[in-house]
Amino acid sequence: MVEKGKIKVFKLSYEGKEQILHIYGQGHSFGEVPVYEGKNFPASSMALEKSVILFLPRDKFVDLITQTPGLGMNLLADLSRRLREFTIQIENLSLKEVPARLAAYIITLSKEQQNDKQVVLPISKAQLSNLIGTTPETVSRIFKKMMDLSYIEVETKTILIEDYEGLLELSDSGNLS
Amino acid sequence: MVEKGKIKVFKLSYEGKEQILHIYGQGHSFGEVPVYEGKNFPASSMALEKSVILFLPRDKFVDLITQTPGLGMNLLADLSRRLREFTIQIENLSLKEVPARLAAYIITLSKEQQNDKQVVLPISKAQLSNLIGTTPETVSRIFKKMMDLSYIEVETKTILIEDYEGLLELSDSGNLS
DNA sequence: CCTGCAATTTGATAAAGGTCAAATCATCTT
DNA sequence: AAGATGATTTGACCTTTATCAAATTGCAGG
Repeated sequence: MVEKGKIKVFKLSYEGKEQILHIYGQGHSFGEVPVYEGKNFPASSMALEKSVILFLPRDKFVDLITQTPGLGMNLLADLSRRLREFTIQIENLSLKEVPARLAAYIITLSKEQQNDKQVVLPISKAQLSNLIGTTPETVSRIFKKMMDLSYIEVETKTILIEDYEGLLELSDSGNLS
Repeated sequence: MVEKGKIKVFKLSYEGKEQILHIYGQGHSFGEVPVYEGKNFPASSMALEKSVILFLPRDKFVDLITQTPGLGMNLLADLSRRLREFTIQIENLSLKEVPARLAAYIITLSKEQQNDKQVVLPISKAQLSNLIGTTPETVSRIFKKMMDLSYIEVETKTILIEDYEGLLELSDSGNLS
């Protein structure tokens, strides 16, 4: 469980390319899969900044689950949420092009930060490219194109949203002419 | 729960392209996410052949979970398995090229069918292309290349495996020269 | 066994995005 | 504030895979 900081969970390819599965922040727990399944971790993880993590030992945790009637249902709901998120990530990677994925990410940030006028990138652009399954060069080029077409304005870590509706449409139909 | 037949769970893109998330056969259950989470289905599903499906009503199911101590843990393990599978699918889509994904699929079939000499495709090549995130044309071309390089021999639905080790390597490093 | 329809394959072409190298920019240290 | 270091951007080029059209093959029903 993340007490403080930011953790990425990711996979590496044979050539060393990285795909981030999820980034966990304060209050989030992660790494339960091997606890429930009794097998190894399906992915790697690394702190993106100085962080404090709490560790719960497996046996105590399993005892707690089997003895607390309502708990299981809550944990099932939690895992289901992640399953749903992975479903969306598969959809994004397979059915959307990079501009649509980038637009979708900006919209997600906008919802998280509850601000449809501007968002602040919580991670570097290099990490962002690993998250949406592309390269820093491509992210850079598509940000530029989005600026040319007046969807957004990018100033280092801050993105001004100039056309929220446009981004929304882009995240779906994905056509950056 | 699939009593008989074969069900695909999939997502459709804006343009109508399909990505299959999973194919469920006899004895598998699916569609639990909305039961646990209390929300809508994250994907669509369709029978690939004439099938018989059992439906368990949500409230009875939830009662059963909260009243049966050991059950929750088993269901958590089951969901964890799917989370792990999605993890692999994300890895495949993002970090591997089509030849590697196709090789990985053949190896999966080989393990499922417990036969490292030959496998039988359980679905059409068109569905296969939707499963590994590509097109029928590309599947056809890569099968051909794999035959040229003596990895396999393809006869309609049957694939003879001529170089299992080679396929294994290909599924990892992905280099079909 | 033949016919017709759907699935698959093949060929030609194009588009998206990756790679590599170099230039520029941001930020942290002193 | 100046340097140094790492992150980002830009340019040129290349690879992979998609797309579209046409040919071929496989197969179910008559």
